[in-house]
Amino acid sequence: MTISTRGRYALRVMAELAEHGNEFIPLKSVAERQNISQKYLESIMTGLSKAGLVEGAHGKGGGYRLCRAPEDYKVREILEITEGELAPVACLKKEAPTCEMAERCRTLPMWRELYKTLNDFFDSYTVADLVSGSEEDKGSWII
Amino acid sequence: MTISTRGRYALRVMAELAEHGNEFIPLKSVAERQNISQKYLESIMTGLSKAGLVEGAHGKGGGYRLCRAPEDYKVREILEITEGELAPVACLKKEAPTCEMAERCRTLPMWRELYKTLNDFFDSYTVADLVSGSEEDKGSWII
DNA sequence: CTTTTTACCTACCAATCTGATATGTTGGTA
DNA sequence: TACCAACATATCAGATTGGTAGGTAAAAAG
Repeated sequence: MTISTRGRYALRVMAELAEHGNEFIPLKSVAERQNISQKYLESIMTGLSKAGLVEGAHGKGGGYRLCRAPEDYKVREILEITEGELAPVACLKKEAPTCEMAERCRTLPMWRELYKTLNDFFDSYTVADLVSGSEEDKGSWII
Repeated sequence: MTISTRGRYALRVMAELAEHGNEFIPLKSVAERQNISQKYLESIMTGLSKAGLVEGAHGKGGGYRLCRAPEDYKVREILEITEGELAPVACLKKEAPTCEMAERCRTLPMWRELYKTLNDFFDSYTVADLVSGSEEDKGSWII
């Protein structure tokens, strides 16, 4: 029942790109700041680039930047690209063979409800929320 | 982001035990009805037995039965025994080393919120709900 | 045109988890 | 004594996780 590092790192990079506006940010600097393997990050960002969430630029002054405004990226979209479907049980995945016990399964209704809860949760967060959320936290002890 | 078969099977067995009241039910019959490997079920039920959720009886007429009323088993309790902690990210687990980036982590607040959402969700379901839920479903198409 | 910088591509790998199977032993019932 | 069923322990194939290694392609700077 865990989100792997792929999805977690992807969100952290997206948040960092959001903070830098329109600039291209090289992964080298992100990897150093966040203490993540650069090569591993590359494999994650390639997926986001192919999906059209970020734009990559080669050469000096290159790197990655967002294609949309931070508030237009739902966390769910990013996680689905990096982690695959967020179905909490195997039998709810699209590629799963239809279970012949589905109609008399005592737990399936609960799993469906959980799936909905998860999707709603991740739809309610955007990349902009990630950035501003932690900014608020920074100052929250000052009253 | 999935619950494994261990937790799912455990819930289905608990629901079946609940339906049979005070009787001891042998795993052989459960395994046949639910089309699950009996030996695999044994390893799952041993954990629940050690944790005091079910009572096992040897010999003919033996099997497993619940120790409490079905409405006194929260789904969360059963899942935590079979699956371990339900923390959605590794860094929220108790045994995890405290992350030195925690204070400036842009995503941690969201994960904490998700953890709470999951715990609330699984606290809101009991074994009694699993049983009665599917009973309702059975009749729901008759109006 | 060469060097540097960066994304992008392909292959591999060790460790761990998943979902079992196999082979018993212990304890209780008929 | 025969049988049944929980309980115990070892093993295992396949997938997933979290990377590493070693390159190619494109763009900018000199």
